[in-house]
Amino acid sequence: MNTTAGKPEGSRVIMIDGLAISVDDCPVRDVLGSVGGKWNSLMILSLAEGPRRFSQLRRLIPDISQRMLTQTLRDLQRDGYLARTVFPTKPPSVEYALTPLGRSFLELLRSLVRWSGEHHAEIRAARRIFDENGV
Amino acid sequence: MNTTAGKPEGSRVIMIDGLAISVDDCPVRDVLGSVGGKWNSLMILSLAEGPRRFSQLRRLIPDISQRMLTQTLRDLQRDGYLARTVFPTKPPSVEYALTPLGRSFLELLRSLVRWSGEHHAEIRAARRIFDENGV
DNA sequence: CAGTATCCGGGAGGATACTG
DNA sequence: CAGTATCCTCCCGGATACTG
Repeated sequence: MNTTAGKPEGSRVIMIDGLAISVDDCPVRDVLGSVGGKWNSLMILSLAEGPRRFSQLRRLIPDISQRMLTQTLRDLQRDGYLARTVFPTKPPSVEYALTPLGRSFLELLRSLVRWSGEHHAEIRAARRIFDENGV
Repeated sequence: MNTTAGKPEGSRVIMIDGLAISVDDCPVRDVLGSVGGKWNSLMILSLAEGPRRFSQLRRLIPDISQRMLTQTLRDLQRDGYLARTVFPTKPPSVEYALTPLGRSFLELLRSLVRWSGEHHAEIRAARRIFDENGV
């Protein structure tokens, strides 16, 4: 994030909107990593209705590559949003499910989805006007 | 995200969590662009308490480069989150302020900030456990 | 003061092939 | 079925220098 090559690193903090925000170790940045990635949010939404297996998720999200499907699942599992369960059948099947943390985050995500739907037209309009007047 | 510069693109839609999500023209993706960018969210939070001028913002967010400060402001202005007002003094001064849309989005952002604070420890813990057991 | 203009490295993410 | 392993491309964002 920042090289700060040579600094003692005394946990620099800036005040924004009445909030102490750490530049070096920011909770919001951590969460934004999960909301900002291309597939993370969609993945959590895809598990909203219940556990799904790898190939089910692949069909649910046709545009994702195996590589990104695997990586997204691993990242979300790592941060505790979802749990991975292996059933030792043959061939093996693996199930992914939201954890309590993931379900809690899902609420936030639904607010975001709702807000997006309500204001998308407004955003598109602003963009159009800006682009017309701009160049 | 998508140029839309030539394809008929019959608006492919997938159903997730009871929601119709367009792959080609997704409201959530548009908003996630603003929440996901490295500086966008922080910029909106920085304008929460009132209008700020360019150099004020630079001091508020010491780690940002001029380039990214300019670009972040332009992107957010383009999408209608903030308004830019030029005062023809000399040297000129420029003021940035949240629009109603920006203030509406700010509420969402504050939920995100609150949630992040409340669950950061949990996330860090999950991460630690995963990394230990992993390799 | 409030920006452009360039150059550049690193990482996110896509495509493809292979495996237990 | 549920993944690894590679390779490659694009573009985000940092550094630096210049300007009205």
